[in-house]
Amino acid sequence: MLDVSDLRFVTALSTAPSLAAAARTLGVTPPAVSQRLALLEDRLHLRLIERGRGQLRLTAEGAYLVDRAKGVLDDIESLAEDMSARAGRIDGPLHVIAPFGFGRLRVAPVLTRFGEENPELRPMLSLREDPVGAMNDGLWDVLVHVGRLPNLRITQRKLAPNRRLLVASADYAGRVGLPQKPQDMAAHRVGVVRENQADASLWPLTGPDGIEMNLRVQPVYSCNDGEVLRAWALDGFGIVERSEWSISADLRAGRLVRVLPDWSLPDADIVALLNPRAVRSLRIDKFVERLTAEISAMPMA
Amino acid sequence: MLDVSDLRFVTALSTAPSLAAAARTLGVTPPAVSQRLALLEDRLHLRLIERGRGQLRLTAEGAYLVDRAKGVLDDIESLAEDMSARAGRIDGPLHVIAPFGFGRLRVAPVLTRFGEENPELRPMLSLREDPVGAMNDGLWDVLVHVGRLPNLRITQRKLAPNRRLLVASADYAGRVGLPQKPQDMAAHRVGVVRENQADASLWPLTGPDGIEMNLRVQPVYSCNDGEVLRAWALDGFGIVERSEWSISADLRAGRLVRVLPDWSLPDADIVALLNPRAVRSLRIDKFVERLTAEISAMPMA
DNA sequence: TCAAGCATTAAGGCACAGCTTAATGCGGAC
DNA sequence: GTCCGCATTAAGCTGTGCCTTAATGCTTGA
Repeated sequence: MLDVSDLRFVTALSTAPSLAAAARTLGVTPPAVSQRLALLEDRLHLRLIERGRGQLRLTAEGAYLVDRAKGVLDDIESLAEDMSARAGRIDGPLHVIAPFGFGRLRVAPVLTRFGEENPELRPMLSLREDPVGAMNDGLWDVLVHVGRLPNLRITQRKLAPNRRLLVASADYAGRVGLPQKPQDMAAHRVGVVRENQADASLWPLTGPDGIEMNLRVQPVYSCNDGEVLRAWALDGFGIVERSEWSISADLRAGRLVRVLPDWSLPDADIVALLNPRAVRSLRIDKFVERLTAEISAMPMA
Repeated sequence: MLDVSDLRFVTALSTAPSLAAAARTLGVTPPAVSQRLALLEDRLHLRLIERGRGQLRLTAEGAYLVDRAKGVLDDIESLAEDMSARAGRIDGPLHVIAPFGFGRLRVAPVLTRFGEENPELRPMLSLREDPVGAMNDGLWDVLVHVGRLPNLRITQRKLAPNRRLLVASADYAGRVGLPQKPQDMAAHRVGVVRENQADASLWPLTGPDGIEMNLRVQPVYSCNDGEVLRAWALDGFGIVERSEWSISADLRAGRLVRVLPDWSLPDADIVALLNPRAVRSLRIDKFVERLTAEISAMPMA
């Protein structure tokens, strides 16, 4: 009577603002959704979704169906996972969320290779400006984040250490000179990565003797893409605070030099989060394992 | 990945002695089963059923799959039931088990009518010589039984009162005469219904003053079909112990007369059992309701 | 007033899951 | 040895589930 595809269909509908929207996410035309819903309702002799005046609304029966459907779907999917794990197979969909810069430059290559090695895997990499905000969407397996997240029930697996460094181009250092103490910063042009709600222009510095101080800077340039800011620094426009993973190659090559090397900012270790709501699977474990190995081994290039 | 039909398929296989046997119960040809199983195993990259040397045997993975599948199937079927109930619909399969005689003569008409009134219902009536034995097969919704069953966790719903009576044909009474006290029975030809393992030839009689006695009779005729025995009595061959429901019309018409009317045998009320393992559904509730009404209202015709 | 987006109905098409038949090999019973 | 039932493979067919396009009417906002 009821089929898994019916349950999937109706749960997909339940989160869509309109049938047309559902059609788009399902990758079919609106009539397909409309008539399939009508057919299902006929079959059950029940109205599932009230679709008058604009907004979709689940009826009581629809809501009940969706609710129970989620349970059944979870169950059968976890069963499929179990079977796949018993076969020692790495297959199925793997949703990874990562921040823009790090995701593109560090996670993507690993995921791509992992996908090539396991032809039945269907990797999906979603680069977000705000990975943490995407957490509650539910549809992800692994979330990579730069910087430990406080106040989380989810266990965070450390992929690699990562410091935040103040840097400027060698050219800038030669032309303008570098600050020798935090207070000198005010005389310099500063760029910051303004990602989430955190106050990017307040730097909690720790000095050589363990002295702590909060330095308020007046950024002349801000961007939510660290790579843009790195380029800005490489072009000699000013001093930026940047993750070690991003600019260590530049440091080694001498394109960038550290600013106030005796002062440090809080570490922003790279961590991976596993979605507690997702079914645990072999592919997830193996991928995180791989990620840990490769990210740690990366020459911070 | 896994579909409900896969789960149904594999659970069906799990109870079959051979693929060919499974094919027969599934109503398809053996190759269909063989290749479908092969396909499923391919898809999971696992061997589910060991089919060497005669007997089928589930592998560990197969057993696990079947086990979990049962849970999922139960879940989704109960969901379908719920939706159907919310629609106030009486539909789907309805497995009824009943004993031979009572089933054919009393249950069948009710079920037939109930089925006609609810075109989407798929009634299945299974008449058994030993309904109680069939209980553990699991595949039933309602079981009708004549006589309360002891030592059962299952709640028994009384459909109608029913006495066991000793009767003979009027012809026999006139020709041979009737016994006046239990001890006289030894001089008469007696027929009994020998159904289950119960000792049909030992009658626990209760007398007019509440006197109890066990009377051992020597049946000259026994049969597991009460209707055959009734015919035997109607033909004037002897005295039989028979359920009231079966012979009350004969009594009213004078074709049969009661023997030892002051002595009574234990009642054998007609009860309905609901399969506790089956999902509760509207159709079952409504059917039992209907059964109760109609059986009670029957003129014991 | 028009344009755009949404929902729905009707009609047609297509892919494919799942079946069939046919043929082969195997093992056990007699 | 022969026969019968089971399992399997190969090849071919088909029903139908599910989609598409096309056309219509409704609502809403510009």
